[in-house]
Amino acid sequence: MPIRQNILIAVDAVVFGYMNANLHVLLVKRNGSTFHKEWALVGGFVLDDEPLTTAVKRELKEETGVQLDYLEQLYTFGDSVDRDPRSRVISVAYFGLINSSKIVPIGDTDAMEAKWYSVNELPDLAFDHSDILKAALERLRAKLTYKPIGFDLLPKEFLFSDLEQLYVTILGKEIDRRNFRKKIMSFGFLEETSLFKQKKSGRPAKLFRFNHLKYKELENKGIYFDL
Amino acid sequence: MPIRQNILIAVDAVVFGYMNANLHVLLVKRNGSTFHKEWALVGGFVLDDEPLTTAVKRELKEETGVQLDYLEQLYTFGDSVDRDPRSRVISVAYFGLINSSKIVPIGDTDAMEAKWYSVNELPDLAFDHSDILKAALERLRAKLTYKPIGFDLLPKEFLFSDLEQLYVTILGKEIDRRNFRKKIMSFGFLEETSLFKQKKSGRPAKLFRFNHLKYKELENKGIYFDL
DNA sequence: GGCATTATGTGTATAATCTAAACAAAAGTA
DNA sequence: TACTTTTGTTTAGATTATACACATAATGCC
Repeated sequence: MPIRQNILIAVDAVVFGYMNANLHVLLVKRNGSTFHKEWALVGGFVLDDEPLTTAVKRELKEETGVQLDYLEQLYTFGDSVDRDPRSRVISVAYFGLINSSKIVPIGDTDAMEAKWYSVNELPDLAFDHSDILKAALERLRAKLTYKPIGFDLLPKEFLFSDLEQLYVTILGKEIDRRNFRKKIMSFGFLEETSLFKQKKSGRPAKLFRFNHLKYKELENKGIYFDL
Repeated sequence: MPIRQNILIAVDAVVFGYMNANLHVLLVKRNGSTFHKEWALVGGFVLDDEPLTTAVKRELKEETGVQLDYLEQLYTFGDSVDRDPRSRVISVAYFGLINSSKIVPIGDTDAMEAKWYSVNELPDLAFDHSDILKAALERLRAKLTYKPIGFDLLPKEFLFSDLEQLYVTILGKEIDRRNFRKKIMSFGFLEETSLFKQKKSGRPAKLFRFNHLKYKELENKGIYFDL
């Protein structure tokens, strides 16, 4: 194969976490020649003998220590030839979710310089990372309405009001609690636990759990909850 | 940037065409060292200063002369490190559709050695191209139920029965003609022409046309036809 | 020309689902 | 005890999906 290419391949990850009733993204502060000290998505170059998903997970571990609950390929950014000022770099972007109980808020004093940013208060991002983030947000919103992906953002056990709040926050729509509950329950992949959680005031609420097995069964048929 | 990578980047295109009431894919016969004389998807290596979509279109033009009516990125295949036996190659796969009136059946005696194959009678494919094709088929089927993508496979003017047959063929399900028609018409992006088409026998049928403008209006609201 | 054949084109009744909307229950607090 | 807060449930009406059969307009054959 006489082909010689001068193109580099990188991976980038948009990792969403849900905390304080708000959607957050994991960002790292760059420490290199270009975009020095600017915020960027987690990512880096792929090793010669490394599968793409392995590269993403490695970068995440190296730069933030975060372990994902959900990961899927998002889109490959390679139409702009100069998205990296140093050289032609094609980036395979990934989309990740992390269970809110596993989120350890990382201070920006941390040596790693990784931080969770609310999607409402984002800093300027290096490269074309705000485009990538935008695509990821669109994917998250779309997916939320036809796959029960929200459960990957919540802890194992959660209140119905948490789930509802998550949908309201991410989709930015009001939801009728009664109809929402009816619809979600009708799918049958949510199960009640015998546990209760008491807030400062108000009636104590049941904790619910997501039933992955039940979901797998339903997946073939396809589910739709268009909220 | 001290990075040195030994990874090549290619693009591949799965191009679907609809003819003789059957879904077809565009394949080319390889003429190289590996997989010599085997059938494969249209594709090749990306040039250093070439956007990815430009690369796809260039390869399509060079290898088959075909011009697409629809093109979108499908998925990037880069988890298998040895999908190409010669070297590590990451392939950004695209998904294309072509208007059936533009399909010129290409004989396999052609110098180019390009050919339309029915998806029901596929030859063995080089590399992991059958995986790519499988992913493209899934995408087509999924997309057919929530975007009016089928119109990109038909000529400008077509019979309702053509559209119906296309859905039946691609989704592999029976459709109630009355309900199908009612549903499609309710979206309002199909318009009657004053033209008729007479087959060998039977009542002459109206020709319909797809109204892209009307569709654009609807796109924001989102359409769903789950058949 | 009339009759059989073939494909197009249309309506309606029933079931299922979605939407909207209000009040009771279980806790804490004053 | 009554006031506040949050959870939890039901029902009626509107909309949408499903199931299903017959009239129409042409051709071909006798």
